[in-house]
Amino acid sequence: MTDKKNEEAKASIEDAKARVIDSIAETMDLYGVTRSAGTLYGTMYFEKDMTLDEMREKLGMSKPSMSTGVKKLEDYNIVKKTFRKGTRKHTFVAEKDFFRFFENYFTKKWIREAKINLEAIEQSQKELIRVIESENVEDDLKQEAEEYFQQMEASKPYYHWLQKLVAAIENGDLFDYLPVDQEE
Amino acid sequence: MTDKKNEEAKASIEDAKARVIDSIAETMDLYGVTRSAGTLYGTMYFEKDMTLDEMREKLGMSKPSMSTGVKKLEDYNIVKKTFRKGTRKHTFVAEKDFFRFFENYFTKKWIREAKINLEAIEQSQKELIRVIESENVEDDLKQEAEEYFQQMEASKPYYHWLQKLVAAIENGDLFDYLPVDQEE
DNA sequence: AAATTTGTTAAGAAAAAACTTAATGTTTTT
DNA sequence: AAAAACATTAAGTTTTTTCTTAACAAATTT
Repeated sequence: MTDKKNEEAKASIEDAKARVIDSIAETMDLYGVTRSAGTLYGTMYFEKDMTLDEMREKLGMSKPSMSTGVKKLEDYNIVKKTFRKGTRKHTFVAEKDFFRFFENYFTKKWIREAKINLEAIEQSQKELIRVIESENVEDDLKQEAEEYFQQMEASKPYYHWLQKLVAAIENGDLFDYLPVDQEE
Repeated sequence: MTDKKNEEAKASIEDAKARVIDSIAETMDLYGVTRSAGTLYGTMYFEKDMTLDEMREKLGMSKPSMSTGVKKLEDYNIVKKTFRKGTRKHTFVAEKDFFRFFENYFTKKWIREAKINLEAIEQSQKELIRVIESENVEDDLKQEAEEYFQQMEASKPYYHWLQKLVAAIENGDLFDYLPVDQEE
């Protein structure tokens, strides 16, 4: 009798976890994290730390898949290597604090976005200036170049704002302005 | 002579645009927008408005591809249908203001993230409570359920914070706090 | 209302991504 | 230093995604 109840309870617990793991994976999918990487993260979220073999066990997938999956999550800055005594296997922990998750994940992307686009703009504006300043080129073309130059110029404040936003997140200022509501 | 110069200038302009379109597509790729949708957005970014045929022309792809691509961008809230007089074809414009882009794109995702996960947590917590309050279940299991319950509970402030962040972006408060630097 | 133009859906082909097994490399232990 | 344990890379397969062509549906013009 009690055995049966215990089995039911275990199943309920697994079910409850699975639902949340799934929804985490689904939402990470929104940001370009593949479903399987998201599921891996969700799984790790409920574990203290995990070895590749434990992941393989839980997810029923191959070890190389776990290796590449966990590497991707490390690239996203949301999983880290750790050391667990008693085993010589590598162990990994997921970032459990979603605020840290937010910081690590989005700031990295925004910084990259700003860098890539500002560099491209820099180069392209140089090229456009050469057109604008060159001799023997129709005025229409020069004006077209000028317009694109201005459009690119106008986008710069956005990338600089992204950089400011990242700074505000990293030094905690944003959380002073927009505090976390501690509910009871 | 002038003809040659003009051709060179045209090529330079196209080259300058292409570089920026590419970098836009690359950075959108970071957020889970496919490369081709990103390229389409980047292309539209430099145009006033476009019909499906104009897109097909520019990108050298089929019309159904343009139709689905533009629909995806509409789903992301970064492209809108418009009306251009003189043609009966549908026309579409890209959001040119990247701040608006940021608002439309990220707030939509964050709201969805909060909703999906809060709902999953709600359901799963109910399930865990049933375990915790049930008779004839080992204390170990009950405690395990309790721990997962608490972990889920602890994540709620994050989702509520996301909702606050979205509100602050939508009503402009965030930009009062973190102003856009107008460079000259 | 018929014909034409435009947009979308469906079906199939091509390309890309994600997994698995097998091989190789690397680290740790003995 | 050799062996064992573990992780990663490589090669090949399967699955998924994305694209194209073809068929269909909707809307506009004549």
